Amino acid sequence: MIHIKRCERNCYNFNSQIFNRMAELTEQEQIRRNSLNELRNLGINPYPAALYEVNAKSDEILDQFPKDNTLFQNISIAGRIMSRRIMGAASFVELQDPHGRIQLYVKRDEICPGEDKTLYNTVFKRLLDIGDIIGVTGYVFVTQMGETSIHVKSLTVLSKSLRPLPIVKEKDGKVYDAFTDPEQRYRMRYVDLIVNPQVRETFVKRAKIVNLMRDYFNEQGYLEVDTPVLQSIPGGASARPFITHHNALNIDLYLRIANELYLKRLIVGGYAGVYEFSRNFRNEGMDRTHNPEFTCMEIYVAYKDYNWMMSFVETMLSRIAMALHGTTKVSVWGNEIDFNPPFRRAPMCDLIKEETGIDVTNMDEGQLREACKQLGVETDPTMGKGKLIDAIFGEKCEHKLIQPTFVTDYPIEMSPLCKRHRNNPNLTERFELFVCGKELANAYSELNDPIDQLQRFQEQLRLSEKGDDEAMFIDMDFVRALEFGMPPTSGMGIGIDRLVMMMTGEQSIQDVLLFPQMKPEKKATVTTDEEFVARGVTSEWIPMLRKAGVNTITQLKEANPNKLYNDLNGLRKKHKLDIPPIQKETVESWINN
RNA sequence: GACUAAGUAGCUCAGCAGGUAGAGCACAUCCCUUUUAAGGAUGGGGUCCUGGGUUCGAAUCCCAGCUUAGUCACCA
Repeated sequence: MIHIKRCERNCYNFNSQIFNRMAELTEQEQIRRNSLNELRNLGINPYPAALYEVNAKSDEILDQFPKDNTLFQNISIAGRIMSRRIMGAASFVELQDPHGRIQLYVKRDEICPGEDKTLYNTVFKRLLDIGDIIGVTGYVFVTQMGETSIHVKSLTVLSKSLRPLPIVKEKDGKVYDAFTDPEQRYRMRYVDLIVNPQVRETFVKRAKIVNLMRDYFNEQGYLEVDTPVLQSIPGGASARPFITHHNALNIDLYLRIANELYLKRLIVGGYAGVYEFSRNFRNEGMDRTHNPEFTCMEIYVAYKDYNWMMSFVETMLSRIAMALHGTTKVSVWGNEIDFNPPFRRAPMCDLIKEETGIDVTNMDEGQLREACKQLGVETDPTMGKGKLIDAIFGEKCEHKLIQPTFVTDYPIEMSPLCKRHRNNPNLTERFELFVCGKELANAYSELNDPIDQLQRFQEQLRLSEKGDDEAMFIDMDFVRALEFGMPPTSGMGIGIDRLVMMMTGEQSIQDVLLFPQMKPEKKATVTTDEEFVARGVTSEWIPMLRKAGVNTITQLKEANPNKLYNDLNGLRKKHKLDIPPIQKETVESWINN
């Protein structure tokens, strides 16, 4: 109930802000609203209900017409006006449809064949703006300047835009006045998508990557599944979860940090392979590579081990690179990365030895602390053996793994869900794939020994009691599932956001998420007109009051009556208001009411 | 969480030995009836992020806060 009430209140506040927007419209917004009204007065619906038949795409016209100029002689196309060059009786418009941009040639006597030239002179030239959405019919031709264009025979208003767009211009591949402010781009992604075509392209690539993976898994008969996002035990990873509350059950639930334990239950259930594109939530820091909600693809395949999984991943990644770029070589953050299999495979301890000269393979916790000290790696008392080794690896090795590298055979303390190594009980059959110094994928030969699993969970509990607040919870139902018997299985998780970053060369996770998490937009607390009226303010003065910087009752109470009286009459003059000047006594009565 | 930088017109940005707020694009009106980021002329548009302080006077200097970005810390 508490949550719902709070929501309703926020919505209410938000709405009262919208009601007040009229008072704060910029000149350009007001002009567009006036145009909107004029359109209606001319009998033109600026937001018509009927569908608009489209039978051509800008990119196809530009591609095919130069080869065969008998095509596209009776087309219908719709999109957004991105620029206009009006030259008296003829004009040129850049129209942006979902596939690109194409120039329109609009001639007065063509769209207004009769005496009445209103559609051209008034509607097109004066009442339409950059950003408006229109549909046109006509035929394709090439202008004197050699540009493939559409000769417009009819024009229909499909949607009037009330806010001016950022104007981005381009000449010979050079972009002028680009819309670049990250805050505005992420908060108003719709604007970003309108004016920055490369942004639209990034998300097309993202979808392509996901589809390629899905096809790859389905080809082999693995099943796509959905598992719970709301979990009473947040398992499958080491991370701090978000907590939420279920009212009917009256229990706290966690948003999932991983879906691993559920997918393995399904392998127990008998599927050959299962996978899920899983939105995970982790209550941790945010930076260029971390968003609180992010997407992981996890896949589990029965009767396989981690060696098989390495080959499986290699093939998948090289296929994605080929499909996107036509080559396995991809430029990522200044490096040329080659996803051509096989990738290098190296045990973690070998890599540490390679970089530091120290062999940590059989060290105990004390020796590891000493090694960390020697190497200048910071430690704290809560760290166990696994975390100490991980600290050394993270500090000394990770950033050097530029070309795709499978780091294998992690210490057992770091991997409580992973099967012991077949040749060394202190290690696990785990690999992580590093590309460009970043972890991209993580995989195991899954632990299917229920007794060992319970002991590992209990070890996590000890770490937790020692102060490690990310140690895993014990999931007894998962142990019970293993007790029924899980086939030998290999599982792999891959960060989709990071994969998309690498495959598109984007530097920030915010550029591969349509709506990255931001702090809520600051909303000015604005008093409603009604509240001002209740205080005695006459409605015609309310906009002026706001212009004078008085937006709340509190501000009004604290205002200097002399200053406000002067300001208001100054504004009256400035805006040539047709109302009598305000009296000082009136202003005082508002303030002291 | 710490440090650094930024926040000025719808957009991109100037302005800062403190003295009436600027440009380009966009917008409006007019001219021209015409092709390439922009033909010409004129004009309107600002809570210089917010709140304090110093000062006769602050967009500019100082302090605090908000938002964003970057680096680090934490974290996969």
